[in-house]
Amino acid sequence: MSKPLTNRKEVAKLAGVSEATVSRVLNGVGPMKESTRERVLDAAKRLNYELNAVASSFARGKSGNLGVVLPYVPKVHLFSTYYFSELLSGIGEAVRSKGYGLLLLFRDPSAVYDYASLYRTQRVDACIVLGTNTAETELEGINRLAEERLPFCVMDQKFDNPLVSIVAADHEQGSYDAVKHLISKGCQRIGFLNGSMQYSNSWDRMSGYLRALEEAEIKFDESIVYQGNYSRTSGKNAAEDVYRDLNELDAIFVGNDRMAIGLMQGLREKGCRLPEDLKIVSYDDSDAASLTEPPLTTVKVPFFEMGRLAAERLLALLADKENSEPIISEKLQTELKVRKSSGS
Amino acid sequence: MSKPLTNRKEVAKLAGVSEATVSRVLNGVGPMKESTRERVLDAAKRLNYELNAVASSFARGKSGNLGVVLPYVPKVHLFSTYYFSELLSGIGEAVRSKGYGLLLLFRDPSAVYDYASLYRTQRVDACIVLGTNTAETELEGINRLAEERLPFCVMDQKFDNPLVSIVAADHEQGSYDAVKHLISKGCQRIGFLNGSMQYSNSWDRMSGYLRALEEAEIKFDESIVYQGNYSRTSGKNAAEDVYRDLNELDAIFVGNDRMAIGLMQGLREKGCRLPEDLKIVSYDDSDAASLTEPPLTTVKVPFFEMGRLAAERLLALLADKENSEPIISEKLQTELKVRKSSGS
DNA sequence: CATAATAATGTACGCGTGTACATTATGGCA
DNA sequence: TGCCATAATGTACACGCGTACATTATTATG
Repeated sequence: MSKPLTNRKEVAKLAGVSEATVSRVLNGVGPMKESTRERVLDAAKRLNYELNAVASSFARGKSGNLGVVLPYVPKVHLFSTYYFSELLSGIGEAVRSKGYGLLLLFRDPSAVYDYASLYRTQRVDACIVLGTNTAETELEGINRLAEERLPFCVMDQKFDNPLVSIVAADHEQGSYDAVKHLISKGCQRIGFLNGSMQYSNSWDRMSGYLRALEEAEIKFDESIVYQGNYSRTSGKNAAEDVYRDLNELDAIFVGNDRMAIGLMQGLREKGCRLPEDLKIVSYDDSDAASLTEPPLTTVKVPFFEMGRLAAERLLALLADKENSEPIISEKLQTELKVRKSSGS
Repeated sequence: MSKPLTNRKEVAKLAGVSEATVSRVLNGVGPMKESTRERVLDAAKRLNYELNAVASSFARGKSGNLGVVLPYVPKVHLFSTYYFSELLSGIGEAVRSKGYGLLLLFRDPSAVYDYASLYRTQRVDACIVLGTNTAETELEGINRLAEERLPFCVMDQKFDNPLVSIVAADHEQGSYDAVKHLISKGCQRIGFLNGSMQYSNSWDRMSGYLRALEEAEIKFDESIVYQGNYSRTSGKNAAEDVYRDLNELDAIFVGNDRMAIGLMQGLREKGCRLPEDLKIVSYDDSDAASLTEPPLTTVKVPFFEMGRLAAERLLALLADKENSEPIISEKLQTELKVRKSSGS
């Protein structure tokens, strides 16, 4: 009873037309008499008929799905981040408005993922790849995909390959803004707690940090650059080193909110007063950023917009292969949200 | 070039067998000679052949997808991302291991959603419905679905209809545990900041709260029950009333972490010391719960497990329609995580 | 009114797979 | 050897739809 209750043939019979006409009416293809149109739609409604999406996909040779590929690590619930939620919502928005399906795909980050197979098996018509890094296995998967000229887009991660489509945020500029803000507050000794260098945007953050320092003629000091991995725990661990260097530091720029939150916890446990003892600016403007005490000054990243843009561009490309630029390359601007953690 | 490069016919030709044999080898159906099997697999590999998922779905009359239906409100992020993230990860786990696809579907909460259409159009074989409430439009959609005996499961929400499959957490017990914990800490005057009563689990929380009071022979006092809507803002707003009643209160039980965080912010702004002035226990054990100052004592809900369980049960039902109980009804236990906000 | 152009509809087939049924190969046993 | 059960494979078709092409109705044009 969950089977399609009826099919095109029945509708055609009831409406007194051929199956082709039914198909044309339902897809709005070709010229047709208004009266026929109405008769067909009426018959369809009476029979409670709807197009079988699978059969339609099959006939068209397209799945009608946009794939979203996520790294999946059993224990680490990667979804549990602001980042993925926002991106997915943005993608969902675009997909919904274009009548596509949104297929969620989980990838094992430790193996070379056979993206091309998704297309070969016709599970997706295009896909968006989230959470890539620069590990060898990831690079290889993406490069293969690019070489086959399949429609896809990488999110917020640089690739050297000019065939790789990318939608990203300008983290160099975002980081520059963040550090410049601290400088404008009179800070001279500005530390940097960065995330894993396996992500290209960690390098971008470093570039922005360096540019701001240089512009203010502040000498770069490697000894106040700390290494985390974007997790809260790594932030908390860094508190040890940061606390040790505390009288060397006016402020610290942190690569994301989660590390900043961990860092703040760690520092407070050691008796630090924030922002009096150390001004902090972090990155992402996640939900948690305004919940901390003090609230975090942080760089807002338009994740939702990025998701939406990537999806829209891909779907446009599918709809009009001829007139669309096959390589997507967009860089969105970030915005500094000033709160109390930077001493404002 | 992104089209399936080859098809079954080519493989059959290369292997020197019929198409049916190729199909049988690929699906592992029926008895076959090992040598033939190898020849076919070898030919498939040489031709870089993979089964066309759409064609296969079509022939089987199944989409091979599990749908996950989410409420979608563009600007407002109604539910904590934690909730959805965990659930989705759990569902993803199950889906992945069974070779199904995970189709994300967005529903307009203000309209009656035509769930049945998802099946009629064969977009999904089963679905999981997240974030329902007891509004008329929601009830109607779900009840229709149930009447048609379609395979689906509602997440963490009660329905009167015995045909509705549900996987939920035991919020009555969870709330009871939370309040009892406060009582064991010597609290007698325990307030309750609850979320919207349009969600059945808000009623469950109330029941648990009442049971714990009753058991301790504490008289229920309506004047210290406050109404929020699960948002942080509503928690902050409630701070006004709670502060006013502060010397009436030893503690307060809060319906979720987000409201608790808002409440704490509000109270602190008024100069409250926590947990000295007011002990707090909240609900969800989201990421943010351990980030607050003081960290929240809160009820952990096994969202990941709930998602996985719902998906597994549904897929089992699809795989073996005969021997599976068609109505899923599971209630998972919660766990109290004791932290400093309750004065521990 | 004749003819051509165009609108409107019908006919027929392909898309790639799963599978019921038919057919042939194989092996065991008397 | 002959016979039969079963293994192994082949043949043939359905699945529901999109669409190229063929056909018929309608309108425009001279």
